[in-house]
Amino acid sequence: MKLIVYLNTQYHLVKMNAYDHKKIEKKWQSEWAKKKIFVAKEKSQKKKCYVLDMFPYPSGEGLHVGHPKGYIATDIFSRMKRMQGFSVLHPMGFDAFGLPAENYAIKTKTNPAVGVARNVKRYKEQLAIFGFDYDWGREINTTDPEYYKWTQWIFLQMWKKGLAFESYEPINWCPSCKTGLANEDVENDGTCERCGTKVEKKPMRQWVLRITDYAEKLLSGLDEKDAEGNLYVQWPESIKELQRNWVGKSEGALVKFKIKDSEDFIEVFTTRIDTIFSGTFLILAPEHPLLEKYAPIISNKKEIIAYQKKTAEITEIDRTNATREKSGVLINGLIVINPATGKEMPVWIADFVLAQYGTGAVFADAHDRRDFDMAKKYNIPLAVSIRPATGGNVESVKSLTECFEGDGILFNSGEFDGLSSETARGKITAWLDSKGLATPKIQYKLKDWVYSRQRYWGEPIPLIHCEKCGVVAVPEKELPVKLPKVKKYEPTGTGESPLSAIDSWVNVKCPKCKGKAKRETNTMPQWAGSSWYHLRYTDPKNTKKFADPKKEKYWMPVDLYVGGAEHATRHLIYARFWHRFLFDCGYVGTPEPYKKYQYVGLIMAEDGRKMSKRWQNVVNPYEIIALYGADSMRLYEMFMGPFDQAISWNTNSMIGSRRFIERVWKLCQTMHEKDIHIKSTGTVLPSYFHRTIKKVGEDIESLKYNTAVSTLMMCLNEMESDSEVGKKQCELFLQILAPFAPHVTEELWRLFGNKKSIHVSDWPLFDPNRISESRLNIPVQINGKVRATIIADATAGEEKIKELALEDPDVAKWLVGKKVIKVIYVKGRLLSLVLA
RNA sequence: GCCGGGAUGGCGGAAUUGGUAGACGCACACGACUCAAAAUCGUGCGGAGUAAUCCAUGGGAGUUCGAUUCUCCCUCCCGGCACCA
Repeated sequence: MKLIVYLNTQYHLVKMNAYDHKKIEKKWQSEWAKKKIFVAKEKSQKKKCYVLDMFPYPSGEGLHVGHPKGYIATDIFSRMKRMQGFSVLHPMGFDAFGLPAENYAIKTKTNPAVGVARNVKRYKEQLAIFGFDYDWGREINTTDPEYYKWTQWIFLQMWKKGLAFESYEPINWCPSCKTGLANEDVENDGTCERCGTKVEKKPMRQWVLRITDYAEKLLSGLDEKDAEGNLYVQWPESIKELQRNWVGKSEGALVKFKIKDSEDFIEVFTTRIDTIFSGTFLILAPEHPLLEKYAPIISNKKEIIAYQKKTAEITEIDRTNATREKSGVLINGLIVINPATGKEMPVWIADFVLAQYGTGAVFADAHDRRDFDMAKKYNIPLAVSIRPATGGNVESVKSLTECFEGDGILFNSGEFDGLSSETARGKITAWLDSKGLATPKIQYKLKDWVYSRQRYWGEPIPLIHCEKCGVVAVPEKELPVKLPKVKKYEPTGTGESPLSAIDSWVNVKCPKCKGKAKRETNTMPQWAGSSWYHLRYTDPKNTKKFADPKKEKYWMPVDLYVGGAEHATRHLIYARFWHRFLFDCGYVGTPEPYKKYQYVGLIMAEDGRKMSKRWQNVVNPYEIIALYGADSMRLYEMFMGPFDQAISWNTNSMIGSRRFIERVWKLCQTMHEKDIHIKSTGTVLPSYFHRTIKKVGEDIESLKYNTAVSTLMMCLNEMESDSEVGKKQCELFLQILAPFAPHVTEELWRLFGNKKSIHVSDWPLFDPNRISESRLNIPVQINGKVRATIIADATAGEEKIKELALEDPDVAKWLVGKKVIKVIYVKGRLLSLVLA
């Protein structure tokens, strides 16, 4: 309310030169487009800078004030780089395959492409209002056949290298979406990420990408350096840590437990082979394949099948819930031999053992909480072989009243008694290895990527199933395999894609033998298109090649990548995987795609919750821009707080950045009208100006936009009371403000008579020798408390400062009757006196 | 439970990485201008005290001449992972 009154009064006072953001912003946006100043060019002699935003999904709902935050940040960064003489690539596009568009199509019975086109158009109109410096000539859309031709092509390269395989294992199945989901698409509570329905397990033929083959490279790539010793991946350490945890490397051993009266072994992966002497039983995942193989000798099959059924009904998340009580079933008839002790061990199944991790089998002992609890519940014999190295209650460990899980000292372990857990692991592995019963093994948490979706709105998987030849690739010259028009977009519910209902599309000739064959009807997940889009921007119009190597080499890697923290694992892992693969094949010149990555802190609503229709707390950016202008909006979002931190929106605070812009406007108008140039000082700039240029440049470089803006505000405060300020200083100020507030600075820049855009002008330089003041303010501490401040010449040394301090009356009064026993001088910063 | 990030005035935040705590902005108060209001400009603005001064960066200890910053313990908040063998 207050704000509307404020702005209305402004318009009552409209003068010839009043600041009219609406007029100015529109004018310069069309002028920049006309002059093509943001078009990216490959210029061999220039330094390059590739700035990338995570491209949006063009949803039907409008933008809220939080969405543009990241875009503003990259816009500021790329504008500064352009002014600093870099050849800048700052593109934008749309990630438009996926469920929302498909669900909308089902509801409206229209082709999803129609809705996508409309949303893209609207999205672009909305982005335009902010004045972003995108090179729209490179716009991409993942649903464009010219784009997904290459998504399919990359998939084929992977398939040819054996990285894509069919799997019939049970997959996550959403009964509502009627489609399979990757583990990563299932929420923590076992529900579908999209619709919230409880996810079930259902066996289904799927295409899976062998991302686990790249586990080691995804891990080591985080610390890999180029020839000059620079890290390929210069991300925040916390994000790297997230990726390391996602890959989840653990080193251990594969141990063989011989099955009694059989030649077979059960293989177990363990990281705690030091506990093997206390292994008294074995636990298999209920889905373990050996159960079927040994069915004839198992006497309690019914019980086992019942347990298997029960297990299938609960999600993996529930199975791995620490608070659930342990349960299991003894397999009657199956006995294995402990390779270390030679003793017989019964075999159980339990749902907390997962088939997908390790070998789907564990050996159990008293040194694991889960095993311990299960043994106590079913009265399974336990043994101990590790005691705490120091402290701890050894007796309660030995008497099995306490479960000791840590590393310690071995006992009851034959020749390994007395060794520490760590040493013992290597020695025991070697000992069993020599008997052919164990091998060192590295295991990863990372799971292979379930890649197919039984959906319409995705890239068709370019494979053909031939009765004679098996799976055959669609020849490259026939790509793209275009999505055919269908009548119904609904999932079939049988697990097959709607594409399977189109006989004319499905039935083809085998490319190899020309016999009868059928197309693969699964489509790719939404992650596919976003796993390589950074490459497409380097050469978006090339229909003949995946990318022009010259252009690709020129722009890659991405110098700055900005997007949501929620993508820190999935998207960034997938994109790194694809890029690594393409690098290994020689299609790209860089091992890692994104050099710098910074995540955006969410903008929350004023009530502290996430902005959502549901809470009715969404702030519409276009209402804000209509009132305050895009420049004020941009400035405010950057000034709010640290860029990577979540922060609540506060419309009241918007007024500050609007006032700031108006004061810049007023100052420049005054200089212009009165034609004030630099006075006596000529071209010499005051030191605060040098400091501002330095600080703003450094802050933009490291995305510390909040302090960059406050530095600009301080500079303006100084300028307003500085009689030496003229047009020249105003121009320099406009230049360093230009990335933040591109429209108003352009208007004033031209007002001063400049013919070319401020955004292609040269970024101002500062003089390092003029950064510091000629006079120093030195605080004087006495016993750690500041008691006085002395003013000294900048050239004054320690002796001079000390002398001045002792003369100072505020200091002197504390010295009465005391002795100075220690003097600490921090150069140019502080003097500390310690009194006895 | 584990890992990571936090906690600073009425509010958002700053602090050169161990050196004047509260920059910059919002809000608020007073003053100028105005018939009046808004806008604008100026002044003030952590708490206590007339003042000297004292207290104060979630709480408690420690290291140091000096701690928002480092160490240890505790409380709370936010993210991520979670029976991973």
